[in-house]
Amino acid sequence: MSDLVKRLRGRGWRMTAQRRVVAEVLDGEHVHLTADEVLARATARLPEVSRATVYNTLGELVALGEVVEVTTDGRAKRYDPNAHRPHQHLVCSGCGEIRDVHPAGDPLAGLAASERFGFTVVRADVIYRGLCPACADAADDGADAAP
Amino acid sequence: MSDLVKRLRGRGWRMTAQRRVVAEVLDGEHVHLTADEVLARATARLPEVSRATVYNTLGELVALGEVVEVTTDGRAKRYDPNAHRPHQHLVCSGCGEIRDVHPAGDPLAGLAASERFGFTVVRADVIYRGLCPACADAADDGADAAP
DNA sequence: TTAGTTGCAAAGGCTTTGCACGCGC
DNA sequence: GCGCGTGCAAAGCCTTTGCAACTAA
Repeated sequence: MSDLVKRLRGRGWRMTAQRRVVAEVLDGEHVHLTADEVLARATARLPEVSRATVYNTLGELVALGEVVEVTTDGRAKRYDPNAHRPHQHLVCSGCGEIRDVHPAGDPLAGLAASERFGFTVVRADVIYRGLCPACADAADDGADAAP
Repeated sequence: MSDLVKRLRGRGWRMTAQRRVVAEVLDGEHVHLTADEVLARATARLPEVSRATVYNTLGELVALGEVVEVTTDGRAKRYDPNAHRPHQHLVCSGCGEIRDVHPAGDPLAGLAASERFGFTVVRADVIYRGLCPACADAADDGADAAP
């Protein structure tokens, strides 16, 4: 049984086959699935999983702080199970691939008090954008071949 | 005529009444309207503006680099006309208010080469999260009164 | 037992699209 | 006049909701 399932059980979560499968699908580093992808993988293991249950379960995992919602574009939200080690995201502008990254220093440090407009600032979410090696190569090839 | 309209004209943009109104609605600091809000304000000035045209025009302004798309939650995208001075965003978790902020230092500096996974990193989008003064006060009142 | 979960299908919010008409250049 | 831009309405994607049947504890 995964650590996550253990922790949820310990918190009095009513454990069902569907919830277990959703929780198990969300496991590992650099995992950033959309609700639809979670549904697909969950259904592969257990056909009796509905879309609504996936959304319900994801919403609860987020509320419990076990999973983090990530929005890297205007499209579907992605769900990141690596919630217990603070990290940021590096996104490829070409293919959309996402990696977890751990920048040095406190991300809040750069924001001077005069730039806080009286806000109580508690967190900074950073999305680094660029091209992954594969997309950078493709862009170079395109630059050599096309013109 | 606004600077923006001048610049667009200079780039050979076919200027129509609708596009002018959309461009004029998007003007100023700390402006972060949704497509719907742009439509509402545009319609107030010129009734003959359709939703589709607002989306078309916003998309073109983004492609031209005159406006930046901002997604602060899973909801509607917001459009930020302040594209020519690099900045980040400070978002109130209570009411959703957004301020433009200018952190010190290069936001890419914190990401070591070993954390880049071979990516060519070109930009960092930061969303600082916290409570605005009004929402912080409301939260304090609630803490004093409720329990 | 019994309150919490599930599945289904329908509705909801936001955005895009297809096509005929209209207008800037 | 030509071709791009517009409006309308319908469709699309992602997500939420209502309710009866089901099941973990």
